[in-house]
Amino acid sequence: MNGGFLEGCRGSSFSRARRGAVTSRSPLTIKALAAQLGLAHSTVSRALAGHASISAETRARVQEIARELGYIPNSGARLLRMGHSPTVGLIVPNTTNEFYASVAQILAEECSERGRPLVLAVSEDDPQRELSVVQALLSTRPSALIVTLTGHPQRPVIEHLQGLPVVQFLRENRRIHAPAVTIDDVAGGRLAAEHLLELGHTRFGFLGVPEILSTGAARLRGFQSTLASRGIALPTTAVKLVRPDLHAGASAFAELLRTATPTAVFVASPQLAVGAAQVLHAQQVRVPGDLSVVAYGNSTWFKFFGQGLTAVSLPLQQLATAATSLLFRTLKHPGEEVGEGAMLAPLLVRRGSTALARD
Amino acid sequence: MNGGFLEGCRGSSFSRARRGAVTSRSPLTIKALAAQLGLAHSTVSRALAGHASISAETRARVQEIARELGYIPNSGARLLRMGHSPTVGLIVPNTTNEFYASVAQILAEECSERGRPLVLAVSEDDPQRELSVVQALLSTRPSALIVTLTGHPQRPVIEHLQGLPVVQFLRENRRIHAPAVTIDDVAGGRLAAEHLLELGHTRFGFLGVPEILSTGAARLRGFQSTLASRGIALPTTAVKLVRPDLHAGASAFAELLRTATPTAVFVASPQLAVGAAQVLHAQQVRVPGDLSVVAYGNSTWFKFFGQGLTAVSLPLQQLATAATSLLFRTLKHPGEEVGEGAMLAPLLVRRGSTALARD
DNA sequence: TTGAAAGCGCTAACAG
DNA sequence: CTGTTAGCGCTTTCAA
Repeated sequence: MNGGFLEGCRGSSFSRARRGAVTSRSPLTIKALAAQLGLAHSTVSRALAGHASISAETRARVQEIARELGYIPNSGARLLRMGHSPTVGLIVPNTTNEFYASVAQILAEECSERGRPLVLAVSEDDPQRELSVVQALLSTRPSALIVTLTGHPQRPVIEHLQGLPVVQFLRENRRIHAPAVTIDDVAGGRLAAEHLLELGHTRFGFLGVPEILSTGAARLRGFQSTLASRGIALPTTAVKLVRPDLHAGASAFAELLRTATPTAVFVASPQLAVGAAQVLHAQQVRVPGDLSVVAYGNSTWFKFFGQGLTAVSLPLQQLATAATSLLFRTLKHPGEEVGEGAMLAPLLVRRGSTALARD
Repeated sequence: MNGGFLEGCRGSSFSRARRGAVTSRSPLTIKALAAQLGLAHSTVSRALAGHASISAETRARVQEIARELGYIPNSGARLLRMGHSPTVGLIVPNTTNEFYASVAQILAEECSERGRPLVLAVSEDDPQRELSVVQALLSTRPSALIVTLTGHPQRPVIEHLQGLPVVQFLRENRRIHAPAVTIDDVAGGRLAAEHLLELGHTRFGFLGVPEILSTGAARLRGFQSTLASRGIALPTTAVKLVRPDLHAGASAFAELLRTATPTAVFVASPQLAVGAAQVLHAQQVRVPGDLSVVAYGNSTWFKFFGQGLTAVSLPLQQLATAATSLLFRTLKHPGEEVGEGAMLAPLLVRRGSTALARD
């Protein structure tokens, strides 16, 4: 019956197998499959979707030939018909940042397990670019969004996100009416301060990101208030807030050392820690002999810096799981308010960069 | 004239601005805009596209209201109509790997500058997963693809890629008829060997990825043949080939040290270097006192490991530029054979992990 | 169990 | 310069 056809697709070369269009480059459609099989294209659609009311034989035949010819559905057509795509969009500031890279990977796995591809977009922490990636992402009408927004999102960004199933990740923006999964950054700052206080330090430095980012404010607050509770004030010169970027981090850290001459520093961002590490390396500062350092995050190289870099470490896996479970609950019960998000606690990992104060 | 409307959208809240559908959540379409303005939807389409044959006034009016109401085109409809999306797909093994993360970022910038969003897909270096991401990516009918394939891609992957504008990146698969932008890994291996030979070493170790990956084979070849040319053979126990993964790297490296007792090791993959670094750290091997180490790649932490890790560094920016320029040339001249790709030379960066052999 | 037909939002060819 | 119309590939009624 279809012997002639089968001859045509010997070797199962997808391109040669298209009937009557040997040189055609245009992808296979459901109609073309239907024509091959002498069926209506709607039948093929149902068979491919594993719909119940299709005879087992037809279903098998259709799926067989679709596989054989390498049929790939046109997601555009599907989107147009359905009104939205099955994907989940993720917006993060940066993926060269090891933290976001790891988190994105875990999120991708978790979504993928539930049959929802994750589409990644990177804002570079630039509100302008953020708007354009939001627009690009929303043009694909994703089912849901996980977002780490910039400190000052453009007005349209806020408005675009209204009414969509959104989970805020790590950073929380109150103008957006969406639950957030965050880190207890106040606790993170406290952890760092307590550790350094225990070691007897009294002259501190803080290098972090601007307070526009809720995360930056919280880490500083936790650090500062813990010191204050022991009667230690943090002078202005001892606090540097710069955007999370290698070069900014390096020069701010160098200035911090010069002007505040601390014996212990909390570098409250993994990005900034790279800059700080460069300065320590270049100036051959002895750590922890001359200076105790606590970093923030889980970067691989923290293990290898000197005798290891003591750090406030973040529960990546739990963060991702919390975000996706919140997201999928929202997706299950659209419109409803689903919980209030979560705030997860960080953990201090002691390595070799902190020691007793010398005096 | 449209005073009533403007009243309705005071504050430019996208959702409230939809006429007669105050509670509607379905996104704005070109037809809705046309209705607002009393125009045909095709006119709106042309105005938005900046088409020439539209009066300046109409164009301005349309673009104004589209911006005001936060219109975002439906990419599915566009894809369906055009037959392909403007995006470029990128498939890489991994993005927690700093190398691929950086390269992906640069590629994204270069594509984005030419008006083509880059869509990222991650194969985890698993052929099964690779097939599924290829299918997912191709379902969006991208204009072109940049791919770093697994060592043994599934048959359908090869077939799907046939006839598409594809540039192979870093790894070259001969079964795919597409130009490749690669690193001269033979030269990389040679660089490492020459450096260690100059320092007077005679007992070497090699830790790399399996030869299925063209890159793995080349690095070993360059290293081995350079040693051979000085009459030095690399015994079987001194060569470890494992998949690029922290744990595999750590145990292989530990075994390498134990069985081959080399005085100099070339760790020919940044992923494996993480494992090796862990072992060196845990066993407190003195580097370069007891062992000279040359790594491969540009990882940030190479600077911070001990007195710095000497490494064969890779020209990221040039690689990305070569790939995109090749890609866009292919896109400009569809069907034609455009050049033969490029092979870029790595560079040895001397840091503190290599020293004169002691005997 | 299958077929026929409509329509999702958009662009482009054709008319006016 | 603008309106009318067709159709991209798919899912989903509604009929048979």
